[in-house]
This record gives sequence, structure tokens and C-alpha cells, in this order.
Amino acid sequence: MNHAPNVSDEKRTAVLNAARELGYRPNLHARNLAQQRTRTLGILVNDIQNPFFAEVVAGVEEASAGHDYDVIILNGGRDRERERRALETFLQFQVEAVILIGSRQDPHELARIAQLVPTVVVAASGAPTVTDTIATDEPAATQLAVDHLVELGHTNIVHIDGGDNVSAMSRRLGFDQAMTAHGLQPRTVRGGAHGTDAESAVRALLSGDHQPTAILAFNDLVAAGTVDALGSAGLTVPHDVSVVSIDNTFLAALAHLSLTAVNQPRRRMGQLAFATALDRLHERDTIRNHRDDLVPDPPKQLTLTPRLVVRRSSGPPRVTTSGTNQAPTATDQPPQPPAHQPN
Amino acid sequence: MNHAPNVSDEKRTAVLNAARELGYRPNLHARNLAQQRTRTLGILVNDIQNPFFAEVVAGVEEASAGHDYDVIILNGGRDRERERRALETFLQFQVEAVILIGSRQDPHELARIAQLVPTVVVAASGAPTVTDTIATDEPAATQLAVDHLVELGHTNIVHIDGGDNVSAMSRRLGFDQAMTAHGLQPRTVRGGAHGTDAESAVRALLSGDHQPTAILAFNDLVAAGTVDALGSAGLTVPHDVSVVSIDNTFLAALAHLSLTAVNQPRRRMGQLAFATALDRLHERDTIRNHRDDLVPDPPKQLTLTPRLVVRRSSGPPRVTTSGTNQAPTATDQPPQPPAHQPN
DNA sequence: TTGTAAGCGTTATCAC
DNA sequence: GTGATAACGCTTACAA
Repeated sequence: MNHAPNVSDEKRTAVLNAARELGYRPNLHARNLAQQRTRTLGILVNDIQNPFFAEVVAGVEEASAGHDYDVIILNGGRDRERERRALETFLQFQVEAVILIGSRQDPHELARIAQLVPTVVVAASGAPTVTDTIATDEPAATQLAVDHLVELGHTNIVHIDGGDNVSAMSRRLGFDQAMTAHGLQPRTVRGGAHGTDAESAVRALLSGDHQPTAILAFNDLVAAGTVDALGSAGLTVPHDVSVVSIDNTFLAALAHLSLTAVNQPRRRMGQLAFATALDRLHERDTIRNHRDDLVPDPPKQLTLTPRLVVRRSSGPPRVTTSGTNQAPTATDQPPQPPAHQPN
Repeated sequence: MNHAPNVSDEKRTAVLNAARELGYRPNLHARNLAQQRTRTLGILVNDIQNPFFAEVVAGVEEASAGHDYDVIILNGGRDRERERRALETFLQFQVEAVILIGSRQDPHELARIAQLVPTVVVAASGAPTVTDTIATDEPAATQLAVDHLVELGHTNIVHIDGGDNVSAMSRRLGFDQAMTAHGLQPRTVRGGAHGTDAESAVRALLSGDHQPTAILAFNDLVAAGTVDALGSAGLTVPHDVSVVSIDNTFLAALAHLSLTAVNQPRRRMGQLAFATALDRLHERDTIRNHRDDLVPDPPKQLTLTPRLVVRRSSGPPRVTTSGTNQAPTATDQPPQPPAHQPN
């Protein structure tokens, strides 16, 4: 059945027919056991409900088409411990490589896994160099966002961060650096990875003295929540406050939201993750064949360049009489890119 | 290692320690082979990028916590053939049950699978009765939507349908029935499952004579696309046209979109799917033990009741001079629920 | 309480 | 070109 070269055609078709009639189906476990290999990749995703991660997964699967590997998905559900169990499952399944998308594991745990199985870490910057990684250039991403806002004339910019989520740290840092480079004071309030996390952050911002004219949101979900919360407070985007986000999932492109966002190439990241994993597997094979003392390549860190997509959630700051922004007055000028109108 | 009752404590801890030090990890394939069971469920999801399906998956996983079954996910990517291959993979993996979320398989294929492994079909109405199913009452869902619009005073309502997608048929039918019951003429234009599918549909609607005052969208994504497309055409929701959708994912709740939507209990559907699968596995076990001629229960069809969530994308129709609605005139009245303002 | 051997369904090896 | 046989790593039943 396995395309053996030394079997007569008639016998082969005979067997194949019989197999079909009997509904024979090979037992993968027996095969994997005998073959000592599984042709299976595991992909562990931080949170399948986050469109960003879902799109990366789609990218991996796209690339895997036609490479007869089974790609099985386990969902971490934003929970580190669940992720750990999922990894253990993968190991017991003898997957040949794992792709971690937005993993919450710490460097130490990552190193442990990487020792046991080829590991590609996607979209978790700040990761150590013991594994292959695919990431967006986070400093560049935050800088694109800040530069854009500064060019529009903003000086009072606040970052609603990702809390304890993956890449929250690097975006905080990137924001600080970009602001400082412009001679501006970086200010960050705690957010999270979800729209609901934005509400309290916005409330805190609006109750303070020094209301920002622009907000950099951790991701699209937070940005959407921010726009909503601002609206509830009677503020218009971008007229009263500009909002810029990071990720640029399909959410950002919704015309009614129309978020100016820094794009992360999500599908591409997934595709590269698969390609990288495949490379490692081939490397492993060649090392096995040439029994010479071949040595694996050092870990590869792929960094992709983000790109700014300007939409209608950002515009010049309002002109006000005093230095700080307050409740709407009659001195408003219409924003330059009109708010929520077709372009 | 497997909690055998007949082994001394000291020996057990000794073995366990040794195992840990050596980094021993049981080989699941060997175990599954020997045990003749895998404790693994397969969940096949129509499209992991669709928030609706992702939330159902989350529901399944929620329910599975603490039931030591591994739940592995395969993505169909909206492609019937890929789904078929995924099912084949599950079978070769010897999964003990499969949960199909929004499957594209035809009844015949479904019957074939169900014969081989306990199968639960979620969110694919119109499915036959050979498998257990979890579905929302689709006629009720469409009727809720239509009733709502009729109550608001709409008579000229168009359905942008789901094209060849799962449950597109039943929603078309439900729409037709609900409209007919009100003595209204049902009209349907072809859409799809994505926001982009709405564009051409809206264009077609607006270029015709008899422009609708309300639109029932196939799902939230299509509804979002519809609102966007209407906006591009200079029409305001709900002032010029009301939009109601089905699903009520997190998208519908975005304040800037604020879609009136018929809710499907997504997490609950996932939870019930897991529970149903588990029931079948227990049933199988008891049938095996009592060698008596126990017989499996007939397939269960669980139908959940949908609920209407009124937001700001629906309102009374515009008052116009002629019978049909045309381009905006000066005779407008402000819509009753104000458009896109905080409530 | 511990040790031993058979068997799970497949592949791989090696005679024929 | 074909058929027999020993692995693969685990569980299970039974003997000691």
C-alpha cells in the first residue's frame, strides 16, 4: 500500500481494492510506533479567539498544504498552565516540531522544550535566542505609530498597554523609546488584550487632568474598546482623540471603525514559521544520514518589517485655548481626515 | 506509574523520581496501541478565522477541562475537501469521537463518518438525523429578526444570504417563511460568509428600483460589510436603512458597529457538543460491559432557542413621500434610536 | 507485591 | 517479487 517499488501492479490494485471494500484504514499509532516518526507538527496558539492569532494559524496551514505533515492545533486559552499541558501532550504525541504562536511560556520553559523538539516561536518578542523565532520588529512598529502621531502634531500621547500579555513589554519599551526620541514624555496606562480592558484605562485617562490628544492601543481589540469607551464619554475619534493600534487585523479595516494601525504580516509570519520548522526537520534528516559530525545551524531570528496603514481614527489634535484638552467647546475645527465617512 | 493499586509506596516514588530524572515521557502511540483507546476527541472547525466558530471551539474546550480527554483541533479552512482529509486524519488517529463545527460535508458523507465514530454535528442545520446535532432554532432566529423589523414598520426587507455556506439555506427558508407569514414579499440577494461578500450585494440592491428599508444579513461579518457598503454609498444606518444580523459575536457588540443581532449561544453550543460526545462514549462503554443486547440511543437533536439583542443598527424606516425609498431628501426625520451615539 | 510474556497494528529486514 | 519475522513502547493478564 505504501508505493513499494517491488510489487507487481496487479497484486497492488488487488490489495488496494480489497482494502477499500473492507474499509481498511491504517492505524496511525501503529505506524508511528513502527516508523519512529509521526509526520505531525503541533501548533500551540495563545488564544484562538484572537483574530490576530487565528490569522497566523491560517498562514501556517497555508504553507503546510502539500507537504504531507499533519498539523494539529492546541489552544492555550490565554492560560500559561494550559499551554504547558498542551506542550506536554505534543511531546507525548511525538510531534516532530512545535510552532508556538504568542506563547506565554518563560524563556526557561522554552529552552526546555526546544531541547526536546525543534521549536519555532512566533510573535513572542523578548524571547531568548535558544529557539527559532518569527517576529515583527516591535520597536519599529511602535515607532511608526508614534512618528505618525507626532507628525500630525500630537505631543500628549498615551499608550494603553497589553498588561501581562505577550509582547506587551516590548511595545511598552518601544513606545517609551519612540517618545523619548521625540523629546516627549511617555505615559502608559494598564490595559490588556481585550476590548473590555480598555474601558477602565480610558476612564482613568479621562478623569485625570492631563487628557491625551492621542492614544496608542496595544492591539486592535483594545483599540476598538478604546474608541467605544471614548464614544461613551462623548468624545469623537479622531476629532477629540486620535487612536492608533497595532496588528491591523480585519477588525481595523471595518469601515465603521477604520483604525489607523501598524500592520503585522500575519499570514506571512505563519508561513515562515512552517518553512522554518520544515528546514529544521530536513536539517535533522541530513545530520542523521551523514553520520559525520554535522552540527545544527544556530537559532534563526526572523524579524519582519511592519508598515503603517493610515485610516480614519487618527488626525491632527484639536486646537484648544488652554494647553490641555477639556470637554468639547465651540472653537473646534473639523478634523482633516473626516471622521467616519467613506473615503 | 499508572496509579496501580498493588505497588508499594516506596517503589512507586523511586520509579517516579527516576523517570523524572531521566526525562522519561510515555509514548502515547504505544499506549494507544496497547490500550486500544486514545482518550482523544477531534474537533473539526469550518473556519477558525470566523469568530462564531472560534467561540464554539472555546465552549467545547471549556467543557472538556478536567475530563482527561485530549481535544485536538483541525481547521477545514472553508474547504470541503480539506475537511474530508481532516476527518480521514481523525479516523486514522483513532479519535474516540468527532465534533464537527459548521461542517460542509453532505448528509451522505456525514452518515459514513457517523458509522465509524460517534459524531456530533454543531451549527449545521439541515443536517440529517443520523448524528447527534446541536443547533440553534434557525426558523425562530430569522423570525425574531423579521418580526423586529416589521414591528418597527418595515415592509421592504431584503435578505443578504450566506451563498453556499453552512446554514445559508435554512436562513433563506426561515426568512421566506417569516416574511410570508407577515404577508410580505421576501427578497433575497446572494452574499456569502464574509464582509467582502456584502459589497456586491449592496451595490446590486442600491442600483435597483425598489431599495429596501431594512436588510437581514447572513451573519455578523456580512452585516459589518453591509453597514460599510451602505456608508460608502452615502447611506446611514439605521436612518436610511436598518441592518439586523445573526450570530451576535463580539463584533456585533462593538459600540461603533452596534448591530442588532439574533444571538446564537455559541459557548453553550460548544459545551453541549462536548457533553453529548461524552455521553456517547459512556454509552459505548456500558454497552461493552453489559454484553447484553443493549442498543444505543437514537440520535439526539438539540435545538437551542435564539434571542434578539436590539442595538443601534435598527430603527423605524424613513418617512418618504413616494412608496419606495430613494436617495436622501430633505424630508428626513431623525431616527428614533440615535445612530452611533452612546446609549 | 513483583516479574514475565503476549499482544496491540504497523514497518523493516532478510531470506527465499 | 514475495513471504516470514523481529522490532516499535506500551498495557494486561497471569504466574510466581
